[in-house]
Amino acid sequence: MGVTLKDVARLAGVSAKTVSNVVNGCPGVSDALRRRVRDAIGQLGYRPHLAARHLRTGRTGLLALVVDTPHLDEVARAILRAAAQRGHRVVVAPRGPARGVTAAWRDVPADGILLGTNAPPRDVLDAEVTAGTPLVLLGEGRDDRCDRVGVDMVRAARDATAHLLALGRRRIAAIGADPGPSRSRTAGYRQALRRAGIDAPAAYVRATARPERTDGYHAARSLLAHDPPPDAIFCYSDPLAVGAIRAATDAGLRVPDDVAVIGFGGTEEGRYVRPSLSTVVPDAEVIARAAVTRIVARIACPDLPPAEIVAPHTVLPRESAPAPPGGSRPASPRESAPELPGGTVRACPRGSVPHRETAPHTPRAGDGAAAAGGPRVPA
Amino acid sequence: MGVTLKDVARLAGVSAKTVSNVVNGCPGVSDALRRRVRDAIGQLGYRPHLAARHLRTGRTGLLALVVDTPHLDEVARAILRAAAQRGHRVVVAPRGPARGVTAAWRDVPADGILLGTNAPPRDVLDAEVTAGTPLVLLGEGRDDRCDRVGVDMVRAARDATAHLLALGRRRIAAIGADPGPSRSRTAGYRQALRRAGIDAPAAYVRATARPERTDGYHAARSLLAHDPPPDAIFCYSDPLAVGAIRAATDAGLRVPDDVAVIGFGGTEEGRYVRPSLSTVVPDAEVIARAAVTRIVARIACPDLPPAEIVAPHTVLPRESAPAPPGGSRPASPRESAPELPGGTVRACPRGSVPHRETAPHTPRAGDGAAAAGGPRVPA
DNA sequence: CTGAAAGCGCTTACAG
DNA sequence: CTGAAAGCGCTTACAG
Repeated sequence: MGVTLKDVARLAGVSAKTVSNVVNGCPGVSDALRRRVRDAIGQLGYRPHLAARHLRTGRTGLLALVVDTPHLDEVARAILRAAAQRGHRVVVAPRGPARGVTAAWRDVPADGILLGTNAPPRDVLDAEVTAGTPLVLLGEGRDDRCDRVGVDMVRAARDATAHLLALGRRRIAAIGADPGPSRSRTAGYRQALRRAGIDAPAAYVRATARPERTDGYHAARSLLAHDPPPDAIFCYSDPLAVGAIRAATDAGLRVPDDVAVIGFGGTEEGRYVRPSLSTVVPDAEVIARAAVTRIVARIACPDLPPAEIVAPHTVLPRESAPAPPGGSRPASPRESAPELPGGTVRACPRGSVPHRETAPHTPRAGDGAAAAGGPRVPA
Repeated sequence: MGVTLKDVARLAGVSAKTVSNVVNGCPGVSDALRRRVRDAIGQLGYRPHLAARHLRTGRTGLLALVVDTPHLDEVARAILRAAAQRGHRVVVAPRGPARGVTAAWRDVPADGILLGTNAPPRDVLDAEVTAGTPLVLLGEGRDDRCDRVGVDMVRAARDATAHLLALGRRRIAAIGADPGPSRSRTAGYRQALRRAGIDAPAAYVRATARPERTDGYHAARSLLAHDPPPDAIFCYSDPLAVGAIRAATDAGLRVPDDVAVIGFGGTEEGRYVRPSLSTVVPDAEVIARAAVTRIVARIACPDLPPAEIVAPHTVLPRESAPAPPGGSRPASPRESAPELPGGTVRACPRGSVPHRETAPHTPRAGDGAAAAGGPRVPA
């Protein structure tokens, strides 16, 4: 407590500037001096005072991550890994109370925010945008003025629903959080049904207050008491689906025979429930890499035109909604990614029209294994 | 970006000091002035620059929470709630790489750290202690120089094992993370067996690299191939137990008939797996309240002698290790709390001998329901 | 390649 | 009850 740059400078017999240069790895310091300064730093146990640096430069060197919705849990984990790997420090900002979402993260000192909340309220977003906060959206929310990295939610929901249709289900229900935030998933769900010539009763779409297990449990219980009961349920998050499975089996129904269930998020938990959970898997690694790259670029270059980066997703059939009999044919990353011209994030391009890009899907060893894992071998 | 206290002062026609007083709610400002200042703040959209305040006062106003081990997941959630409720801002610091744990949180600006990691490495702890970082330990780790808030781990493990014994099990195995970090749980497990006159083979105690589902899966699989196979498994975290259940059922065994399983942590997830998971439930609310109170006190008053605050725990029987036939008799909070003189945390007492206290267990409405919930009604 | 000085936006003794 | 001044620990033009 209390060793300052000045102390180091005095001990090393140099000026503060030189110490600063050494600490920040700036060129223009002779090797001899550099060593002397390093020694002094080690000897005194000097650590730079982050707040002072922040006050001076306006930069904290921290990224804030806000994840509000369980379908992004795996994405959040991947972001933490990706950032650590590239030497970016991240703090996780707790989400605030429903409305005052802002409060929670406004006060964490960070250079930019990765916002994994569905439906950031309009006014909150406005405040951040006008304040000039570098912001990358991860959830459903979309805004012309902001970057977004994530899967094509409409298409992902359509694929999930199509998977249930391919199993021969016709009475397909949907359980999700508030209608507002989940708009695009509901749109995808409806698209798939429409294409199949099916008209779902209004009662088949259930909003829940939160996207948690208990909400899924209760929504499913009520849904299964409907006449006629659904023979399949698409849940907008894995926890919702876990609750739905429990509700169905508690009601004496067989999953998937009586009612198939599919979730959204690709969480580990789904592998272990019984029956194991079929789910839509966003490519968390791709999202994480793109999101970190993007927020860093945005911080460095605030005038970058807002971009939307679309990551691939996969439908992962497990026990609760297995691959259709005619041969397993889950949407591959290739198929599920929108057919748009690819591209990479360029630094500070001219122009300011929001553009849309497809994230490059760099396959890694283990990718397939991770996605394909059936219930039998939780690797 | 850029509205400073000075701007507010100028607009309101007062000095910086007065604005500062108003912002910080200090007395000694007339109501008229206070209003004028408030108006100016609103008009300009002024928000104090946290780094400047930090630099000046040495306080960030933030608490850091580090949770490294899933048996504290519910505790972490409760801490976030408790802190928010009392107006303390918390940031969650990501855990660093195994050894350099420090790195991850040293750089998040916080006034104190709630450290929910088992076995904080000695040198890391030494560094924090000598740096004078206010620190409250939540996990197994214990240190004469630090506060700790948590359940009596030895006793909790003993209770879990005793529960399996009460079911008539004799070949009881244990699955946990590294032996070091989990020392006291292993001690409790052994105590219970010894008291029952049982000698478990060394192979019945399995260390795992991490406390996650997949680790539990593999450890259990190998354990169940042992001759003779265990008829019960105590897992040091709920995810380990979820993995163990899946391994057992995948191997064609019935849980609990062939092998009973009990976890540790009382996570929600355990309610939804099938069979639902019996588990040791730390009283997360008590721990959360005590931990927040303690870290705040410690920050305000660094010379407080270190205290250990012991919170109650309960054994929650569910399907994977049901209540013993002779009538459900899980350890009650009263029974499971150590028989030590109660006490409350006093502010800055004299003396410096580490003392031990029992946290007051203030029963709240819904407490019973939350703890007793069987699998049928995930509230 | 290195040094001395100014200033980031607050708070806090110190005067009035 | 309010104001003017100093300083927290850095970095960054600006000189040498």
